[in-house]
Amino acid sequence: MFPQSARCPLVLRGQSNDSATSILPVETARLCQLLAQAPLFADLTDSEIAHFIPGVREVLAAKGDILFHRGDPCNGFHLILEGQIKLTFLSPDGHEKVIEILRPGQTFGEAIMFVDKPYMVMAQALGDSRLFHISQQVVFEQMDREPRFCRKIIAGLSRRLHQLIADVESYSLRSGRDRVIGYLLREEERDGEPAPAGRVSIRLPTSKSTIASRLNLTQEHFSRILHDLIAADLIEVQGRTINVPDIARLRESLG
Amino acid sequence: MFPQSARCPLVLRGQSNDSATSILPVETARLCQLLAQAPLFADLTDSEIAHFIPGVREVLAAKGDILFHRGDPCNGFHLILEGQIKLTFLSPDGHEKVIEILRPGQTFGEAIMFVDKPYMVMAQALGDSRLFHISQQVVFEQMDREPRFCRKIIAGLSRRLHQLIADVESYSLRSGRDRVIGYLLREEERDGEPAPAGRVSIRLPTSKSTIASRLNLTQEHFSRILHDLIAADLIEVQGRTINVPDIARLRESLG
DNA sequence: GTTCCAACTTATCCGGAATCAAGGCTGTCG
DNA sequence: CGACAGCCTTGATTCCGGATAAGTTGGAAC
Repeated sequence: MFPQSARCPLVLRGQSNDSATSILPVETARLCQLLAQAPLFADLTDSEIAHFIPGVREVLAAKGDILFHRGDPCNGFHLILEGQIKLTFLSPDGHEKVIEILRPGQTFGEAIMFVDKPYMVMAQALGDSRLFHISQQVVFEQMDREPRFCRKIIAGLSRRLHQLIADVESYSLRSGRDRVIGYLLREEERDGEPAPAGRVSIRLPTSKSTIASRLNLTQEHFSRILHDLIAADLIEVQGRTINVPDIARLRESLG
Repeated sequence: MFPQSARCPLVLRGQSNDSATSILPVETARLCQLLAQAPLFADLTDSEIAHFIPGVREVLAAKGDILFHRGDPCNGFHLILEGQIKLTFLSPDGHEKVIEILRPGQTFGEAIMFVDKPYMVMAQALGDSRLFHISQQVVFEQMDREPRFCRKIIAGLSRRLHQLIADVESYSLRSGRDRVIGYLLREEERDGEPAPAGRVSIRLPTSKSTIASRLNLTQEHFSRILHDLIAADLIEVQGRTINVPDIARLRESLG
């Protein structure tokens, strides 16, 4: 978990307590650069982004670390710099359901920050991760100061709502097989432009059991579906790498 | 369908075409009053609300009328004044899934308006309904002018996101029975303060088959669950009215 | 190499919910 | 009053996917 060799250029690290700490001026430019990577901050000027810095805290999480539990109070949101985070809830009888697998550049926890309620989900690091926590306070201040930032937030929330509705759609009226195919296609489109046809290779971001849960499947069922797809010559599986001989054919095989 | 006796005090009515039309000054106060009912406009002053009026169009929909289909372009959002609207999607093989049953005071279509994509869902009137359509243009203008309105929008989107996540949770890890019980409890809390215990009566807002779909159940399965609950002495059913002898006991019977 | 452990696969069994198919109620409209 | 239409219920059957329980693989540690 985070070997000493980890490059970690920031003054703030592993501050597991709650007090937001200010950052040395020399770091400002670097921080702005990091923040600007997130879609939420894209298009804002450096001086606008600089306003957030007093509310930014770096968070390091080793694989398996839990950032927050369901029921914890929320006083800001997170931005992922490195690593992966999963958002899950626990059923009354102990089973867990992954609702999102998040990667660098993505943010989470904004919505709940605005409704001022405790977290409904748990956030856990899937691998060693580095993130920023941006305090509610600076967000609210900046919202009052800069309408463009409000627009960004609204756009982000709307997009997420949109995706979530698409999820509900696929959970309710697509088969397990179609959900898997849909996931593979989205995964392929994520990095770079979508290939129109031909052979592509997809690397799963995390364990199959986690992805299975994300797709509302058991790991067993996911495994069976993958093997069905192999039998249909639609994919080849080598560990976490999925090779697709013909992505166009995979696309057509959707319900 | 809208008998002639329907009270309909507005100059604009039944304008099924697309051009937004302005409204006579004398109507302004009444319009503001109607708009102010919606949570989205609550706390805004009359003069602030008045800015929306040029973009407001009244829409009348008879039972069964479709307000928009999936794929239609979106150029504003709707506010329900009277009646009920259901939001659904259609599966590739013709089945429909209700994602929301909306009632007076509620708005829909904002999120998709901000992402600037066509509707993903279909909106259909469950009964004769009256609504306002508020154009994208005046919303954007007002957002630039009034940060408090942005906050309202953000609050509304966040709340909806929150509810949707709760839906995903219940679809994925609650049984059909628990979803029905949860629905009844929410329905009871909706009108007035929740009764702590004792006998309450709940009126279903629409047909059982529609509610079944909203809960991701077939109507047959929904019917069976209701009869299970009757057998367990948790409820009594008379048409669309559900009597609960002891709401506290119903609450406890949740997983 | 060997050991160990987690992740994955495979097989079998089981159950909740969907589907298919009648049949009953209720209201409404000739 | 009768008949039709919607809506709901009920029963029989099927099936998808979950539960459980062994195996198997592969990688990391020693």
